[in-house]
Amino acid sequence: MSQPNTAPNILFKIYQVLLNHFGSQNWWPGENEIEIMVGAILTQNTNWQNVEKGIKNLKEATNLDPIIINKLPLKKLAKIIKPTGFYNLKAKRLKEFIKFFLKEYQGKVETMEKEDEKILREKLLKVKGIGKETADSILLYALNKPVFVIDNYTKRIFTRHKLFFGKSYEEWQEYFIKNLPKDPKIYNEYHALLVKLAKTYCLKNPLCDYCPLKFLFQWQSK
DNA sequence: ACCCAGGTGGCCC
DNA sequence: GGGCCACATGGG
Repeated sequence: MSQPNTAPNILFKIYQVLLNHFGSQNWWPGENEIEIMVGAILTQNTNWQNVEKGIKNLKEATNLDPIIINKLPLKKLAKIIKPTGFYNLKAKRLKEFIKFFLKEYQGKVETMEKEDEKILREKLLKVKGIGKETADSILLYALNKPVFVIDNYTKRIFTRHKLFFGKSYEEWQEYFIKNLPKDPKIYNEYHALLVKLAKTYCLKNPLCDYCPLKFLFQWQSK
């Protein structure tokens, strides 16, 4: 057990501090579920600004209609989403997902939502180009399932603050779900707040003077 | 001119 | 089960 020397309830305390400091983040940016799912794929290792450009292009070209996207040749799709980077790869991934969405759920979010959360996660992970983080982002942010999303920001923040040193994705996920109420609203807000924290303060200097979490760690900085 | 970004799959060992 | 690599744009 790599449980560090922290107070048991520190996770929820951090959540409260961040929420109080930054306010509600209202994630995920996007008008509807399909836009969120598409965005989850396009944002893989990519700045969100770039993703917005790609989504804008895709909206103009397809209105985010799965059937239209599905019909688009790979080359054309790649060109449309070019600003998101890795565009050849992502064009394939996007199509793989859309094909899955059409085949399994007739392109209907309501049908997808009804699927058992565990089964749905397994199915998503079988789609080429959808890994754990993307699958969980789709489950949480598009479908409001109680699934905690782990990303590199989360790992970085917690590792650098010496709060947790998980190895696998599952280990990290378990750490959060074990110590928090099982509530998609909290999972949603928490992950978004961590991203906000990382972008605002923690990119280069994890214990910087302006970090809203600073006072929580006074005891360990000696 | 660097460095980084809301990852993933394919190799290799 | 991990470590390394390709994938690529745009902004600081």
